[in-house]
Amino acid sequence: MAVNMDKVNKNNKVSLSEVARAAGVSKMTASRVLRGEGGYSEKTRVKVMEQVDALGYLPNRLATVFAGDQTSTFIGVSIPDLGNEVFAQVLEGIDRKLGTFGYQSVLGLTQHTQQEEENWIRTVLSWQPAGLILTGRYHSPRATDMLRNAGIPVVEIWDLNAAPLDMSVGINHFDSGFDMGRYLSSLGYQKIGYVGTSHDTANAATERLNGFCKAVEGAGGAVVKQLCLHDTATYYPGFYGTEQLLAATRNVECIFYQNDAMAFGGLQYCASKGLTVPDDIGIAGWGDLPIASVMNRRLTSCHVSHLKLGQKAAEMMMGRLTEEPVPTCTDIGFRLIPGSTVRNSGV
Amino acid sequence: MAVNMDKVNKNNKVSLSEVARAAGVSKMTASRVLRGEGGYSEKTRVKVMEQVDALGYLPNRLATVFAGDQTSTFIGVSIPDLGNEVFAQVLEGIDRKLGTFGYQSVLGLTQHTQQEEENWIRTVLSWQPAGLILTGRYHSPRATDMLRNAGIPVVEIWDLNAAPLDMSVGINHFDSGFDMGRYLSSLGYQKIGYVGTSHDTANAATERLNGFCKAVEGAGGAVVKQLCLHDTATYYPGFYGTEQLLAATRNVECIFYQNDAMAFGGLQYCASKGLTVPDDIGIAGWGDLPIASVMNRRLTSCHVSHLKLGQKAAEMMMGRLTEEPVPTCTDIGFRLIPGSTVRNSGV
DNA sequence: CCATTTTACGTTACGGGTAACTTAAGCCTT
DNA sequence: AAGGCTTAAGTTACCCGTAACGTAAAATGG
Repeated sequence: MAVNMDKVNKNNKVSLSEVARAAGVSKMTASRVLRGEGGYSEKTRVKVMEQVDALGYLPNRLATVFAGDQTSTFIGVSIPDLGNEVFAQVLEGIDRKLGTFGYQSVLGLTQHTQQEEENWIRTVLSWQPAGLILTGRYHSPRATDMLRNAGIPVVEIWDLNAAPLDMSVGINHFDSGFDMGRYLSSLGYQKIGYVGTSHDTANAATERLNGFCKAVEGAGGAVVKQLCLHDTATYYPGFYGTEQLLAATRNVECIFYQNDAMAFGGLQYCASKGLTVPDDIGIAGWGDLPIASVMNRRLTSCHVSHLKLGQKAAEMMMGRLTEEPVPTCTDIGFRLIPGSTVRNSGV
Repeated sequence: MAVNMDKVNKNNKVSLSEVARAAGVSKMTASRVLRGEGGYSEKTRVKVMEQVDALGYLPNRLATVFAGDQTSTFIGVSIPDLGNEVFAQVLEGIDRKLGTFGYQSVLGLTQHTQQEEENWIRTVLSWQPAGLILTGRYHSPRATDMLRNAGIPVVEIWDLNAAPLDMSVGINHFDSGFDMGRYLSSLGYQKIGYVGTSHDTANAATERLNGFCKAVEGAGGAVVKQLCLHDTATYYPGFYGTEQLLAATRNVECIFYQNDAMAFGGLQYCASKGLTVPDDIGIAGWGDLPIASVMNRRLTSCHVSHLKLGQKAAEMMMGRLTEEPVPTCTDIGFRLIPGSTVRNSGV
């Protein structure tokens, strides 16, 4: 296993030329052998492969892509944060599916800000990705410009975007909020709280809230909002957001949360204060977290298949890259889960 | 905003030469302006930057890295799965920290198999990453070879590896399992169940179990194992693993779970069967999930700062890349959480 | 047995940046 | 005014693979 002492590049990495020289062929022949595209004898193939093994040669895909005859197998994937279990699942769906096609995710956590997203887009584009998958449909003007100019497939996920930059897959959040509002109203709830986190830019949660308010107010009810400044929408902000809401407002009959994690926080707050659910107060979440599958009391929520969403996004991306016809817009749908944390019929 | 109609490369991307031609300078001068390294007049700088904006030029970092004078800003990050909240947090810690240094994570979900990891390593190395962060310390022989030959920093996380390939950050899982075993034994539990998932290769969970058994058996107790074949260690396998364990074995006084998610599943199983915790049965998890922060009954568990683990891994990577002295091995520690899902003193 | 095709290679050029070197012009000094 | 120095450029070569093209030897055919 003698190490080649001749020309070694700066990174001490074995190049194709070295393999070729060691095998006594031209690098073109070595290249052909490695790609298995024919045009060489069996004897030559063996000679080359022996040297590949002996020298531990690993191809430099950068050079191939750089030469411009291939596209990279990077897909940039931007996700707001992974503290939210929902997005972790979406990412898992994306990465697993991409992996089956030999593509890799280059991750970007944008912390729900357009500026972070823009910065990340600029950086990731400089790596010549084959495509981008972005969460949300709201992007800064500069980001939009760059995306249009990049000339690569872009899938916007999470919010269904009827007029996407390129492709979109997700659900209509306004509708899902509306359905929940209508459902809770139909049970006779009139004064309903909402607990979520606050963000400077519009997002899917905002749209759910808008749809929710429209339905509740349309049915003659009222929504009392409590938007915490906490950065991530998880258990603890759900807990103390509930505390704040109930301290500020009397007679709240039911609370709709930005997501299930916050709803669990709220559920625990109620338990800690001796409030019975759903007798004293109704609780509804959104997203149908896996933990709900083992709760003895089913949380009222809205189911979205996050894993499927991610997989679908990756499939659309790959479809575009292989030049198959791909729908511009895919609604993966949601399903309201009545649960038992709200009263089960109108009063 | 006339689009340059001259030479446009295959991908329709604006190259530095085009910017240079449009600005009436050589591409070297344009390159100098873009890198701000001096050697040009203010007038020239303005001319070049005008064309950069007009043409929407984005540098091609692939070319720079390829030329070999710089290293890429990719860090390959392998994670078993994101369905496990714990790893999602680790990844979040890694990516956020890397982001502050201008580096990007290239994700690999290895599904807890060495073969997947090996394949991913081969692929990701072909993209010339600046370094790799891998979960776990068990790699296939070929993977180990490739890692050694790559000549780039490697951080092994999760399991603390006293003799790492390069660097390691994590905790001693054997010890944490041992501590839990000793603690439960000290409370008088004799016949203790363990519920986890089964894997063909050794991993951190296996080590926790080994440590746990050693402590329990050393104290004169016995461990009854129940390893489910379910792929991910989440709520539902915890639920039915508990069912199976209790169906197969009588008089189990307490159950230790592979992680908190499974323990919650177990907790719910017990609740559904009318078993009182901790009077009828003790429950202990591992990992201290965020949801535990809002439970009215504190789950007996073991706390590890996952976010910090990820951040530390990224810091060690960046330290190595900037050629600062970096410790080979960092133990981020764990803390046993007594909780209230086990009895609170010996019988 | 010679002409034609096929096989098995080798050679050249290229992509998009940057290091290293070269050149031309401007400025200062004595 | 000649020589030396600084500034602001331009020129060349290179990184590592692969497409496109060229060529010599072997195989095939009439």
